[in-house]
Amino acid sequence: MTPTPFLVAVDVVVFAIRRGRLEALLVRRANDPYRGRWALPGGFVEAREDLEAAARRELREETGLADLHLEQLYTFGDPKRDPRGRVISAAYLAVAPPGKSAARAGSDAAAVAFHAARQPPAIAFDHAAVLAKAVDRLRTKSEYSTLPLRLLDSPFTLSELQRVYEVLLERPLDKRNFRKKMLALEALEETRGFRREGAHRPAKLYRLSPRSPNLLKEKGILFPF
Amino acid sequence: MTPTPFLVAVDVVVFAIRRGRLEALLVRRANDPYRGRWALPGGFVEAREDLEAAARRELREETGLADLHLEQLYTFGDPKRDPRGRVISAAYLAVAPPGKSAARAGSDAAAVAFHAARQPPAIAFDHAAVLAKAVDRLRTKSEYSTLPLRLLDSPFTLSELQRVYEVLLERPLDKRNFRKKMLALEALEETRGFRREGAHRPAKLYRLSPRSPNLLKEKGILFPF
DNA sequence: CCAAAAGTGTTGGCGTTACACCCATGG
DNA sequence: CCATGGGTGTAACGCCAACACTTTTGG
Repeated sequence: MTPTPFLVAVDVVVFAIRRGRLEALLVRRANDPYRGRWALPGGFVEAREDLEAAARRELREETGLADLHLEQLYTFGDPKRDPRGRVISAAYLAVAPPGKSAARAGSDAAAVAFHAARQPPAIAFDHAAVLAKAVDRLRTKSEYSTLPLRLLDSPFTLSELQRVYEVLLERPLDKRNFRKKMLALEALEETRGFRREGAHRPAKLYRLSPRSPNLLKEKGILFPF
Repeated sequence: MTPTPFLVAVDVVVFAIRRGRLEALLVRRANDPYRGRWALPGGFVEAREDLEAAARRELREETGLADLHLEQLYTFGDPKRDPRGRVISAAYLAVAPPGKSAARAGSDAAAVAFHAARQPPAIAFDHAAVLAKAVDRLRTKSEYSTLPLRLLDSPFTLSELQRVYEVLLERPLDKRNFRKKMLALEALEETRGFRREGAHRPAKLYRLSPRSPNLLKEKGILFPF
């Protein structure tokens, strides 16, 4: 008895901070099933393709986004999750800084747009559950990893970074403590540059230090404050 | 153009504490490929089967183990990971208390046995990577979740529990601090019973409290000590 | 000179770590 | 009565949270 063949898909939750909130990228489906519905970007894995490569390819094809930080999230395998038959989906989580989040509708997509990640519109398949899990994971990782830094263009100011954390954690943080802790990580590198904008003191610019540890745990440092 | 069909497998890393160390369950393969090699228990997902259900079924069929705590670990999809063709595998992590770890070789298994999880023998497919990832995950979760409690039969003594943590974290813990912190969680429930064995004072027995939170984080409590 | 955001230190409280002795039992 | 592991409290320390004013700039 030979095993059942499956179709294998990848879906990608791309997060960005926009309009002062956490948003995720959705595409309006150009084809059935769920034609016209919003859905996560994604599609079928090709014959000789690695899962992560498939996620990157689909993301690029449907939305034009590339070179994002990407990590595997969870694999969804409910037998009834796709009306076309037996489709399992490996979901990936991505974070896009503003400079890499200019999406344009590509193949299979009638439109692409960022939506409030915590109050998404009606979406196709089980993608609401996928999105919810991604939000949860991003929030959790915000408390012990440097993942949030990747939501900003480099270089960035500490105030910008603090706003990112505040959006992710949904609570205000103390400026002095934030800066103290963030600098203590030695994950940031000071640049020579300043951001001057508006009628106030210019802000120092930082970038993610090349060999910074990804996990704050290693230094025993945890957010929240 | 129709998408490539895949085979979908599940593999399970079952951990147990035995001989004072962390061990994982392996089966000796009865069939090609890799006949005669040790491998993780696992197999193909059936047509209308959920991934977790498949993991439980394969585990039961091959090793006789059932009713274990199970969680999804990671999905491995390297196109060359299986010589039979395009097979992706959703890996699961399970923990077995001594009372549920009496394995016996079942279908497809010439033998089953626990092996040192951190120095496994040569194993089939990419299962060494799967196992390594599982060890890493278990260790990490030991620092902020009550997962380790599930490596013991209930009820258990605090000394037994401490030994589990010490094996997982690979370092000695202070007895008084351990007890203080563990009891502060309110994850444990004191029973009426005592364990008397050997020539010393009997030890109080505890069980995992029914509604205990799974994540210590929620109480702001973290191991290490 | 005013508005606006950047930048900077100290302190009190709390939680964590470090540490040593008595208890209950079986043989 | 001795050996064995079970069980318990406290003090010093270090880390974290709370908190307000000065700096620099543009207009």
